Amino acid sequence: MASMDALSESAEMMIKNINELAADEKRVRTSDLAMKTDLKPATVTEMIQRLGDLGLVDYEAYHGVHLTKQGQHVADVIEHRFNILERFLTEILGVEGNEAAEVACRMEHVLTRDVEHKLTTFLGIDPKKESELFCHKINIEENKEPRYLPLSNFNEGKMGTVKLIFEDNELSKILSEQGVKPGNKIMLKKKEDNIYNVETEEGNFSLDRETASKIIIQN
Amino acid sequence: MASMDALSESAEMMIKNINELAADEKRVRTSDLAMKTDLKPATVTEMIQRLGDLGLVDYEAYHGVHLTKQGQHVADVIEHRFNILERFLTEILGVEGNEAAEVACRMEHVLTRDVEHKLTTFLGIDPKKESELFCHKINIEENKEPRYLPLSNFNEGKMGTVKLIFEDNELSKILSEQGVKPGNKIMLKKKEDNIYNVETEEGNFSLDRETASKIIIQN
DNA sequence: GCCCTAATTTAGGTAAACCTAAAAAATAGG
DNA sequence: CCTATTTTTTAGGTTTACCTAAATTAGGGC
Repeated sequence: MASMDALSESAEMMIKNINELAADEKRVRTSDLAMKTDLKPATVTEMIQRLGDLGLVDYEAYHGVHLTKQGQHVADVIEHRFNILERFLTEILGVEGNEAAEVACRMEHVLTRDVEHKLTTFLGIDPKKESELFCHKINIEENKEPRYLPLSNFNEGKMGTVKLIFEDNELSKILSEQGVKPGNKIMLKKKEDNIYNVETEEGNFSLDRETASKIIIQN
Repeated sequence: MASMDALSESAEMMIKNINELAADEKRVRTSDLAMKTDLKPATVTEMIQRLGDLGLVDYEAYHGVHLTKQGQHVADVIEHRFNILERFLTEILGVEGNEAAEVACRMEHVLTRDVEHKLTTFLGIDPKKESELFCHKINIEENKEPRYLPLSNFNEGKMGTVKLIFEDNELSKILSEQGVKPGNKIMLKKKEDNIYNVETEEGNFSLDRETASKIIIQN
């Protein structure tokens, strides 16, 4: 029986990997898990035995494992948390793919349900829909609805459309003259030392981080 | 000598706690650390001995520890990461204080420098300034500049000012008639089942998550 | 200055997460 | 169907992070 207390990161990772290797009803083999996790087969055996005791996998010596209902639930939760974290890191913060995946893979184990839900909502996803089984991968591909980001969080080389500028003081008039106005395309050429080099229809110019954070771009 | 590889979560937590207990030049005592960390004194001794071997603390048997330059640097990084994570969780996602602190305390150990910087920028803080020593606590108190959030990420009971509404189709006209227009105050009364109950000058009404995510509020 | 107590450390134990090497079981080929 | 090879497990080791109980040290009171 699985107890109530939280699983360790390693245990959760093992479940995640079992899930990822599980194709059609077949049991996942120790050697494949060892390969995928970069652990020695002996270590894998030991860990899946423990998961078996917790009721999270159905383990039969010499014949591999598969997730139980309980284990599958854990795998689904983790997969979903990974997906939203990865999306947040890449789409909102602009972290590069590989690093985003690595960090998401560490963070997925420390999210609470509440944080998970709030982050999901923040990403503009309906938590209800998203938590349905097998929706994860589909969403990653399909959910390409436009995102609104402050220019200060844009990535170098990316282009987007100015959607709005907070506060219409003198500054926004100047920006407007430079082509930074709602509806216009803008491209962030370089971001260095808090100086943002952008290209608009009117030409190239630079602005500071503070100003960049007030300009909302749709990508 | 401290090696290059990452410290364990426990090691980082111990350094964090030493730092938090360190007042005026005094060494931090084992018993105080045991108290704060909820560990037994023997465990604390063992851990600070290891940290001593790594060159992160200056440990003298029976006379407590204090952070070395290296250890202080680790403490500063962790403190900063905690602060920005906590701010992100509370101010952007709307996670409640206690839970936010707990989750931030777990996440602080898995952030990379890049993610840390990007998150700092996202929060509208100048990474340069923020990373200066001792700025952390000051910023938490001082940096009360207004935040712009989609209504869908607002917390129940909170009030803010509508700053803008994406897409000016028929919907925004209807919203406008209901008092949801830039400049107006709005209060999120209840958030349940993807239905957002809000109160405006014009009265109370409800909207769905999708719509709520298009309304940007300044708190 | 010595003793007593409180704080601290040492000694020794456990569980998890890894390892290697050796043993056992499954499978594949002839 | 039997053996050789591959896969898997068992046995036993290490490190980290915890524990308890026993030994040691520091410091205050007299």
